[in-house]
Amino acid sequence: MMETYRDSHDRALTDYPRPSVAVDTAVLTVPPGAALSVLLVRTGDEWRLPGTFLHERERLADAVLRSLQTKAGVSGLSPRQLHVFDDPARDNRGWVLSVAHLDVVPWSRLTIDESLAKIVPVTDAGALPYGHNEILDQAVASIRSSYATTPDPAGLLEHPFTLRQLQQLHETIAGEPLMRDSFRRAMEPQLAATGELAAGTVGKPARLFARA
Amino acid sequence: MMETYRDSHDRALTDYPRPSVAVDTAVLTVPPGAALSVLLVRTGDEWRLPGTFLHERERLADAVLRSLQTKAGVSGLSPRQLHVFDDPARDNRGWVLSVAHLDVVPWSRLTIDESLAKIVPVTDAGALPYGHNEILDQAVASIRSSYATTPDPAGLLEHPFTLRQLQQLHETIAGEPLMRDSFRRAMEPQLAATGELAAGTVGKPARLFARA
DNA sequence: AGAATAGTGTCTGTGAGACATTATGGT
DNA sequence: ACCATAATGTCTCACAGACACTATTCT
Repeated sequence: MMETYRDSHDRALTDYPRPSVAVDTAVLTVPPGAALSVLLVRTGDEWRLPGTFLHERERLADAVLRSLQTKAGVSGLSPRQLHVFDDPARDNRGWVLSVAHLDVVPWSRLTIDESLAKIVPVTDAGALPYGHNEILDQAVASIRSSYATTPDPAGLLEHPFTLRQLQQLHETIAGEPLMRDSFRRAMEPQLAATGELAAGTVGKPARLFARA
Repeated sequence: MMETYRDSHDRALTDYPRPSVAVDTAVLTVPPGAALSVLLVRTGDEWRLPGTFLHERERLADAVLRSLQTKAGVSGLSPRQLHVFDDPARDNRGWVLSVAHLDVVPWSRLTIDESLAKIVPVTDAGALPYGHNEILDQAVASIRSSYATTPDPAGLLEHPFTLRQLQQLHETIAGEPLMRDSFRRAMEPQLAATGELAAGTVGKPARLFARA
């Protein structure tokens, strides 16, 4: 058993005031044929990003995954930190720091509990409490910048996939059409052709790729 | 006086375990004629980034400024959050989350207490405790990316300044020479010419600029 | 055959990089 | 007079954007 640390005033760290620490997460996904969307959970009559308080000695990323599982029935993947919200008046329950996170999850892994949660296009999220709109904006900016130069870094597509499928995904995330030629030139060197061709599609069959 | 919040188990937030929260800051500056440098403070026989524990209801940025003032006699400017370090075994004094920050401070504002602190080139920082090398790497990456497209965003130069002075500053921060033509083309549209000329220099006097 | 899509070839304007030339002060 | 630097002009190459054309499959 480790000795409790004492400072020069013979006090332990726990003798000083400490904040509660929470995590709040923007879970982004792309439903088939739909726009870039975010997971919201209900508390009372209010919709918000899922979050929870940090348990003792728990890692932030683990708290995020736990909150997604218990608050929305969702198995998350790899949360990324965005920002710490530290306004002492932000939460009327007390002094709470919130570490905002982003998690990008393939639609196929999202089997949400519809009594607890819903998935809406990020443009339709409306006004969220606790500065969650700011988190959402940062999350969207973050996923857009990561998709600008790299083919599907979050693995939203099952592979193999065609260049067209990849481009449509990137356009959904960017929220605007992309140029076919430029997209191809930027992405193809970063992909590995499987040698297979897509079947059952209209037109000339496209080559299938996987992330390199 | 506000009523203390009670959850469904009739417990206050303070009835649950909470971490101590610290801030650690990479203070970057450019001494005259020297390389991009970082402020280190001594604790015992060890050099580390300055940091402190968060006081009750204190903002993170305020804790950063307070720690710079008291631990190094430095008046900081505008700290930016980088990352939260949350490894529960990171600090042997107990369960401590550390929010890493970056602050870029002009050399002229750094009147450090030399018995407490020193300023060394970032390449000479050596091995730092508590994952502080990782903070330093992120801080350097952050200032480099902010200086890549914008003229002296942190205001390290007194203005007015010449394009040459600006380029030398950017080269110091980038850690590599920049191309004169490209630099000029990128920066000049973002600057406001004062109409004055530099005096007392060798060669044709340069125009003086201020940030637009 | 025709529609639809994939894949390839090629033209052009823009801008980065490079270099040359002129301007203007100090030594 | 000479040197050092600023400021400006211009050439070239690479590449983004654009468009045309061919290839291949399904209906």
